Amino acid sequence: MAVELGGIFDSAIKNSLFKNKSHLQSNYSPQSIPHREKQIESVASIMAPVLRGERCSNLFLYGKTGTGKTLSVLYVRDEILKRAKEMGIEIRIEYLNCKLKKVSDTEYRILAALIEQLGGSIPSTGLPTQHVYSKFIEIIDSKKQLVVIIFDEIDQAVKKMSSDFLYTLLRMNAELSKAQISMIGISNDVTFLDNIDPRVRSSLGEEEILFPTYNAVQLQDILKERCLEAFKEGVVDDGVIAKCSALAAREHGDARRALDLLRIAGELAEREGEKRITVEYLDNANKKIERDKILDLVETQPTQCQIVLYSILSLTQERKDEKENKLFFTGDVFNLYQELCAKLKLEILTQRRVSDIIADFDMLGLINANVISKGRHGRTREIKLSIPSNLLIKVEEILKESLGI
DNA sequence: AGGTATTCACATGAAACTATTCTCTGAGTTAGG
DNA sequence: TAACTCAGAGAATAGTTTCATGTGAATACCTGT
Repeated sequence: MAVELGGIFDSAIKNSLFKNKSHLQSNYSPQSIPHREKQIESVASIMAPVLRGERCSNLFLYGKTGTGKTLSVLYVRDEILKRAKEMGIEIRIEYLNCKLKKVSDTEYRILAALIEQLGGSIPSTGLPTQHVYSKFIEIIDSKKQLVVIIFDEIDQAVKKMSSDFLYTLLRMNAELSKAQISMIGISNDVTFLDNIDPRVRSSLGEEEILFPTYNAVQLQDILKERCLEAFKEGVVDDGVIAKCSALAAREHGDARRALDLLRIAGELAEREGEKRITVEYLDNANKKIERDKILDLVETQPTQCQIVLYSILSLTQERKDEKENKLFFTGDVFNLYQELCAKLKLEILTQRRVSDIIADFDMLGLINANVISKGRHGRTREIKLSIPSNLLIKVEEILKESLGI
């Protein structure tokens, strides 16, 4: 990273392509959000009652990643807070992303994070959960106020815990005497509401708003607007924007990804001292994003998982040498894994665990594993490495390095 | 031939365990009055 | 006697292990023609 920054500084001083790069970063909130007028209006009208000092309905927003859910809600929040300040009303609207590392995935931590945002403090561990609950209620109920809590990526939280947590939170109004709370849930999983506790469903989903994915044309508008602010004039071709939005539209209309793509393409072009961004840089950026993601993933795996991955890697190469794409299975991986552990003098995890690790890799997209039945010869996973072949050598290096082979 | 039952080699789930991290509490210790 | 220290009790978490149960289809085994 240090190298990258150095390059940016150098060319930023001389002839940067960027006018203001922050406008392309995902945490930037633009003044206008194209093609989301309707949704923003809905959110605003649902939340408006808080300005009259009334509790607003619970709200649930859903749509795929990068469709502007978070952006829209935060925009409405800022507007409401601005207005409330003018009118001298006290409203608290807290935003919490359930997926952040810090928050992780337990009710304890979510509550702890909320308490912290509300100005209290709570140790990171060591307290009974009940205690944390009462502290939370105490803080909220300390004075007459309206509290709106926005849970971003709420599906992540529920996946790990249970919907009981949400139920308790939703019911909390009954325990509050002075204050009142409402909740806004944001989810990437469109089917989230369908498979949770119906009690939670009915109260969290008092109002629902769907954020549809952007199509290529809409993405193009968004990109154009941001480009005006982010890049200097004449740096970006129309063709580049078109291609960029087409690429992103193909991948589920994710605006965030489109912006990342453009930014990285810009950085790449800048580093090579180009005056304008061409289509090739987009392709390179696309590759670079993928590459960085995989390498980072591999690098940050715990040792045991790395050994499993290394086993898979070895098996892939072994089988490729022999015949064309002979597949292998969980059992093969586990055997090789055991040998490796013995060689490295590490303790051997159970097959049960290794099976889970393999399933995790599948989730992460490092491998492709299908459960198949080989009839009389049992049921197992058919495993295929899905790391692009140009990265294989690099990945192998990383693994060898960190395992000390 | 056609139908049914077995059986393999794991997958998948749930519960229980372990090591580690952290707070809180109260007993024992210390130092100052 | 008040302040301080420090070990032990409790609690939460991540990563595992243990135990239990599930599963899809190739194969073995019938059954009647």
